[in-house]
Amino acid sequence: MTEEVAVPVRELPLATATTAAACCGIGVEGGLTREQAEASATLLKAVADPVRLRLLSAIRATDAGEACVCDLTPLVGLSQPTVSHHLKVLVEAGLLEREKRGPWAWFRLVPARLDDVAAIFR
Amino acid sequence: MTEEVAVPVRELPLATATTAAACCGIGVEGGLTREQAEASATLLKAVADPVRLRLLSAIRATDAGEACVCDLTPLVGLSQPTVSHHLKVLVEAGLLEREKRGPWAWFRLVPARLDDVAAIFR
DNA sequence: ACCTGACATCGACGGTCGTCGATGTCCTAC
DNA sequence: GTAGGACATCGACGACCGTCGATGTCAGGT
Repeated sequence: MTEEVAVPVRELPLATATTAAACCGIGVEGGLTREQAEASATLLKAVADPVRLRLLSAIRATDAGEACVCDLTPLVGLSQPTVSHHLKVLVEAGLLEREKRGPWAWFRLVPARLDDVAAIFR
Repeated sequence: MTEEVAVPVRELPLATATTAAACCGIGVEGGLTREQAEASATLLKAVADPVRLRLLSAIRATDAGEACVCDLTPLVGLSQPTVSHHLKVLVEAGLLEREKRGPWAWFRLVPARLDDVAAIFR
């Protein structure tokens, strides 16, 4: 509706000097706020890593829906401190829950948090 | 159901030396391959940035579904080369299309590519 | 032809990230 | 209590990323 806004008007090149004075005059102002964007980006950064994506999908593919570090370490082929670091990032992002059972640490998905990630893109 | 699988068996510490020999014996092997995970992570890295999220949502919020750099630069409050860099990242990820119309460069969403991102999390 | 304006490209700088070995903590078994 | 195994934490190092000013390119207007 009202498509005549598509062509830029290019008015007021110097007038009203105090404001931003967007060159095309449309004044894009919709979309996410800075706070919303940073919150979503923080969640996405936790997931934008091939190792962490493999950890999440491996835990999901488990029969019991959980896995411990000793299972995940040989899967990704990295050192144990590195795997522990990635799991910590996922826990701090709310995507995994850690449960210490005996000497082992078991990790389980948080489906609601996964839905939050998918909801960013509708 | 069947909770005795929770306790690891810890067998074959040295037997079958060629294979991975997971300590807990479950042998997590489902989930994404390394190539699949890297492809998804590359796409997610393009989106895991607050500035780029704001650029995408601002373009989506436009009436015409497109915007030029001169509209987006004052929105995010960064320098023009920085905004141009972020837009290039989004174009190279397939999330945006660039069309040079007159002296301006117009950017439009690629909805199918957005769906690819959402599909990573089902 | 010249200038101006819109945008891209080019180093360069500082900060963050992924990875590792070394070390610490906690639990269990003997 | 002592030993060993599972996991977390701690620097440290190299690589990548976001940001900028400076510069280049191209289209339009005078």
